[in-house]
Amino acid sequence: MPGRKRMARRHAARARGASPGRAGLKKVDLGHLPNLIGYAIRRAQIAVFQDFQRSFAKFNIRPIQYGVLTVIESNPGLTQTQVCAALGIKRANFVPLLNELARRKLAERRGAVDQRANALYLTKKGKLLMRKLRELNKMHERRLAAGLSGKERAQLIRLLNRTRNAAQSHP
Amino acid sequence: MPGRKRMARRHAARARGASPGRAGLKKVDLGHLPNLIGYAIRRAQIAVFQDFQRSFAKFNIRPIQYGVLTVIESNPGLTQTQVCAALGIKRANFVPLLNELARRKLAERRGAVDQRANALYLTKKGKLLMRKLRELNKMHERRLAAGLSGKERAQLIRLLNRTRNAAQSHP
DNA sequence: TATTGTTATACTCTATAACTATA
DNA sequence: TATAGTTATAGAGTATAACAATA
Repeated sequence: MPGRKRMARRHAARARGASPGRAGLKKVDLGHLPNLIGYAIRRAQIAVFQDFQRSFAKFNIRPIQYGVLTVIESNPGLTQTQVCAALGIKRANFVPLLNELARRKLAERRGAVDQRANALYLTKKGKLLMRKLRELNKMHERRLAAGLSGKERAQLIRLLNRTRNAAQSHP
Repeated sequence: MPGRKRMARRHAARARGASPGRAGLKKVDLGHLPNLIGYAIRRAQIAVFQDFQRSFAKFNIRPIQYGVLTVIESNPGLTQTQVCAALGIKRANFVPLLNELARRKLAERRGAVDQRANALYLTKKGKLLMRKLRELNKMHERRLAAGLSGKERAQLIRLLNRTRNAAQSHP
């Protein structure tokens, strides 16, 4: 329900001590949020995603597409369900995703022995693109880790995986 | 274009060596993905988000709502633009978000000295709810950090913030 | 019966442009 | 002219239910 006019305001025009005046100058207290793992992950994720977008915009590739292309390249002949399981994608959502990769002639569905399934492969064009994408990704990753030592980078990934496992072990 | 029937399949029913048989049994190679910061963050984020959902389902509160309520509680009288800036939300997207919190009588818009702006406050009901939510969040956070020492937890947040800053310093 | 891929659908998050009322 | 809030809209991510073909 996005209806809601803006008129119930001047009835109390200026409440108590709150006088933002020009918004954005006052330092905002984030409370305990900066001390929360989930908050730090979310903010980092947004920033990382945006850097990825900028980095891969030239080829119009999003993170999830890069993941799918990588998995198919590493495992030629995988079924859609297997790719979905590996990357945590719902099968239903994978269909339009793969459709676009197929439309762009980067990946293709071939027949499998199980006639219900599709065996997935990169096309030659897809493999060539992946070479460039890997380079882009290398630079992207270098930017992300710019402030980290090699050890710290490895530990960040380790701690993230442990957090993920902990969260998943509570169903 | 999500149109695309399923008939271009049996023409090549069983290609080469790919015989998934029953999908899901074969170990899938994720390539270099497990060594990428962005991938680790994304997978962790999804798991953390789901644990949060389960934890807060009873009160029908999502992470972003918890963040907004926390910021308003810590800074009574803040304007919408200020909350948005603090949490990285677009002003346009904040409107329906706040509408729902207001509809549920958890937060409210009051008048500000600047008559263009709204001063935001938690209602009594909102403050009472926050007490329960903080407890839920404490348990949620405890689950996430179950496999981490206090030091590791602090460093995870530190490394995430550094990664975020690194990503943001490349506009 | 169960599984694979698919369609349809819905809700949330994110992003941009344009409008209004104030400043 | 600029700012705060708002509307409208669009795209992407995630989720569930149900169906046809195949096992």
